[in-house]
Amino acid sequence: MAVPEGHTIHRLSRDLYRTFGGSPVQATSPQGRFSEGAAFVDGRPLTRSTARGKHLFLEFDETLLHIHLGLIGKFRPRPFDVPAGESVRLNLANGGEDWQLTGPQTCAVINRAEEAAITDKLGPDPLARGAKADRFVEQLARKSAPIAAVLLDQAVIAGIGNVYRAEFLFLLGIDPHTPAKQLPTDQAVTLWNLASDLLRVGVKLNRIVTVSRQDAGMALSRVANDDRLYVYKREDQPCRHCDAPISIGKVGGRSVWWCHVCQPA
DNA sequence: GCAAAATGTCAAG
DNA sequence: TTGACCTTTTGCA
Repeated sequence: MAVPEGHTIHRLSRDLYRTFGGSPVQATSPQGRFSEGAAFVDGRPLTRSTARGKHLFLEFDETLLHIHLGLIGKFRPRPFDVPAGESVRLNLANGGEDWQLTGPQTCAVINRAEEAAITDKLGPDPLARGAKADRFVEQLARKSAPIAAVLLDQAVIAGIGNVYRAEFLFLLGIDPHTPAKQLPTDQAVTLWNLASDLLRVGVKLNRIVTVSRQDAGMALSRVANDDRLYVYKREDQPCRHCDAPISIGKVGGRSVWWCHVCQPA
């Protein structure tokens, strides 16, 4: 359910710093697959936590933990009544709260140079402070691949995943198969701004909600999970704007959903 | 009880 | 383009 796109990682970065920032952290690997790395940072204070796209960096002075949750990874507080299980790759504790990392695609000790190598490959992150549309717009103009495929390319825009891509394209009335370079510049800018706005909503609510306040008919924080999106995984349900059935197809090797009426070819 | 799927990414064919 | 990886949750016998 709560599998991560960029909003998840930024929220996690914030929550982890609020919990552990500034004080020594006890790090262990109950699963055993990260024992060395955990021992390396154990007892050191967490000095900073940053998110870039879907990558999380926990800084212990010049030593960093690089974490990428991948498709199924989770990093969450341990329920107070449940002991650390065998699947916990990394457990962080401060004597009060425990946070547990399971199923990550990446969990590794790295240095600054390695961090730079990772972030250099990423496109602009709409959640970064002061991020601008320029580089994103330039890249779109050069890509003939379908816009839905380009939106998943982390070198073009960092942090977008399969839910957001489908929802953005619905909100802008763009068919997912449209070649990226065919988007007018002003529409590309609008797409960037929409990403920026909706990812921020995602960070705040800690889940993806793309419906408008108007369509929801209530505060976004109270919208039911079944009602928070327009098209993602809603095939054969009526479009919330025009009642046409939602279509499903594959673009860039992943399923994509759209309304053929609201998003004409 | 087991298979399948899941919001991701990379490497091999 | 496909398979592999990692784990949890869901749905079907």
